[in-house]
Amino acid sequence: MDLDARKKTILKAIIQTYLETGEPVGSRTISKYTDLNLSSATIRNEMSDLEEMGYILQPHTSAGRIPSDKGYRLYVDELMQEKEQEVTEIKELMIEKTDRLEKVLKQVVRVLASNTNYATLITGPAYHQTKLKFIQLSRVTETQVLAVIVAEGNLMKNQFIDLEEPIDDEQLLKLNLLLNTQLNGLTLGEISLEMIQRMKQQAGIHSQVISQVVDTVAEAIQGDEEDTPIYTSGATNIFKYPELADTARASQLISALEDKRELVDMLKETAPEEEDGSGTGIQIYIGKESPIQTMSDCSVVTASYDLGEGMKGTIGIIGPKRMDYENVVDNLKTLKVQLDSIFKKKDEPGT
Amino acid sequence: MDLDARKKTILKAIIQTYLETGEPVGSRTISKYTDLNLSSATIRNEMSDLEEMGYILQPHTSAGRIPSDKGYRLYVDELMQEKEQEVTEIKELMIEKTDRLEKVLKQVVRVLASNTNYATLITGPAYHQTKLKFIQLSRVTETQVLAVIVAEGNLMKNQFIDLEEPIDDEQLLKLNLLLNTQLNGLTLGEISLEMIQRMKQQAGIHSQVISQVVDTVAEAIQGDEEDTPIYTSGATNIFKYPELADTARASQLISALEDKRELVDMLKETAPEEEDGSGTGIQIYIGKESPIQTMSDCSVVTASYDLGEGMKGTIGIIGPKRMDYENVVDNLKTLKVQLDSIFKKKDEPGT
DNA sequence: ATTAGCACTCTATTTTGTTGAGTGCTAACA
DNA sequence: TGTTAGCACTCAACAAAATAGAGTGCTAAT
Repeated sequence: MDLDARKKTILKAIIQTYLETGEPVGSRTISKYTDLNLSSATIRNEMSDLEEMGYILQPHTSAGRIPSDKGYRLYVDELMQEKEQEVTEIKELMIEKTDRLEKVLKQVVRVLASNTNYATLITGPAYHQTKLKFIQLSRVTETQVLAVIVAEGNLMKNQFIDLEEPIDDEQLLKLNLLLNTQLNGLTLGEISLEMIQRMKQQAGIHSQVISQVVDTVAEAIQGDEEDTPIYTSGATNIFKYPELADTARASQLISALEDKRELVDMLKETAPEEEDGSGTGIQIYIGKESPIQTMSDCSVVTASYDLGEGMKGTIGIIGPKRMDYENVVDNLKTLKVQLDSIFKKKDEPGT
Repeated sequence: MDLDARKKTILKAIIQTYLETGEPVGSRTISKYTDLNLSSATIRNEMSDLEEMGYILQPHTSAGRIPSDKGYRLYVDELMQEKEQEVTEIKELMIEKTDRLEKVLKQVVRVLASNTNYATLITGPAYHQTKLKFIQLSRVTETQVLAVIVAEGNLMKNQFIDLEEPIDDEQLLKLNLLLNTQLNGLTLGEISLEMIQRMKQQAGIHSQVISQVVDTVAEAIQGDEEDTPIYTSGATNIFKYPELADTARASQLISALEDKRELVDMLKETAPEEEDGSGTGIQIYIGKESPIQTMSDCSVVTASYDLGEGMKGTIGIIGPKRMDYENVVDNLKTLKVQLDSIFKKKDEPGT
């Protein structure tokens, strides 16, 4: 038995109907829905075949059919035709003239959540892939120094350093110079202990204080791999889909979104160079395919965006398996384009 | 009819039992529970009286009684005796050697949520009450300057400034000096437009660039009243209490916690100088007393903590009306003490 | 190959019955 | 006069039974 054109049409109709209603769909419905002009009986036969092939299944003997994971898979891979990009004026508006990456990301995640009605999350670029742009030490009090570390894309980190003995302005100046000349342009990942060691020696003539400062700065730079920032929004959209809304499941999902830790892994896994047919790093995980166990009743769509210079972040959208894939993919695509353009512009104003 | 000692004892017993079980409590239960040695019949009579007085109510004709809001009120005001402070070693451990306020707050809110099993939130101090400690402008590129603004309590704000024309080092130095001498020690609220105006004039001789910088810094300082940072944790604890866990209610509550905006108002309302009998700014809102409508099925306990110098933040705990008030109040109290001591230490290392 | 018709299945909903915790009231008791 | 035992009554919660209707699979006719 093979999957001929008619079977595909019917499968597509089943899935689309199910996406809308969330209810098992029966033969009669399809017979009206399609332009094939077939009676419900014929449809029944075909559905019976489709079920045998594993694309759909019956929740119980005398209910309609719902798509299986395999069915969804086929749908997103072959059946789903992409809508042409809608005009998305709103997004343009929301994103402009925000200065700091953080704010842009928060904005984006919010827009996505409200556009799609699914739970949404976004990560900033991983710090250790980011190039260091500039370090500034300033004295706050006699024994306290503030280190501001700025990296590509206007990422920024602050760190107070409590000194054991005071440091004078001259030393501070020298240190600033040293740090900047030595580290500028390197990615945070490239800054090794060895390098720090060398710097300490170069500066070491002066005093222990300097060594302490260098240490702290090094720590600030390196100790950051852990906390890739993640922003989430629309967690409560989950309640809009009855199949996810029972307390047990919802509780799990929401707490996963709340504490964010696990999510990092999921988003990291998004194959960064995945350039499939459609030419965009958009990845769809259906049901059990999802890397996180708690989400095996959901589908997860991820996309990576590019800030240039190897800085990449990831966007994830979490919804029921009967997610409106077309809409989501569409949204992600246009967003990607916009993000890319925003940051291209930002990074090279004149170039 | 008056509320004699025995009625109080019974009421207290009813409430305490209800706090534990969450089920309506019947006369028989109480007759065993108390040391009064009364039969269930007598208790019934008393309960009948209590109901008439409005302290308890029956969900339906032949169920046990549950406390009314009025009953809870009496309980927290009079009946509840406070446990002596438990040792809270964990907290000590968790809070030490975190440097930045932000991190401390995140930690605190997490600890509280896991200690109490309720949803928890905390605000940092309102910016405009905070004293400015130090401003530092540094050049990043030819036309981009980074302003770092540090306030009391190591609160910190960064702001990039894109200039229309380059600025030279000398100007930058002057500007730094000017900003610091003029603004140092003022609260962010005190920095008025007028003051900015004056500064612009003083500097205005030099160039428009300076004016632009001053403007941006001013904006950064002032435009911040809105985003008092709020951290939340344990939102999903809500699911632990059946009376809140039905999808509709839970969805409302969680989305309130998620977008945080409304919460600010609630916490602001916490009477800041409220020094009631117990001598601590702890406030309990039961049911409809809560300032936020969506929380009329909950109780909310708020406390304000003090960082000295007029900087205050607020902590809120949200749970079911049958919240374990004693435990919550206890937790908040010890936490207050600890927070206070941390920041006292931080602010005046030698004094 | 398609379709109409029909018997069958199974969930969801409604209806009815049953149980048990809890009450209010009365009458007896100390 | 306050307390208690006893009893009839109420009502939510649960379980069992009845009903409805959506959908299927199969067969026979087209």
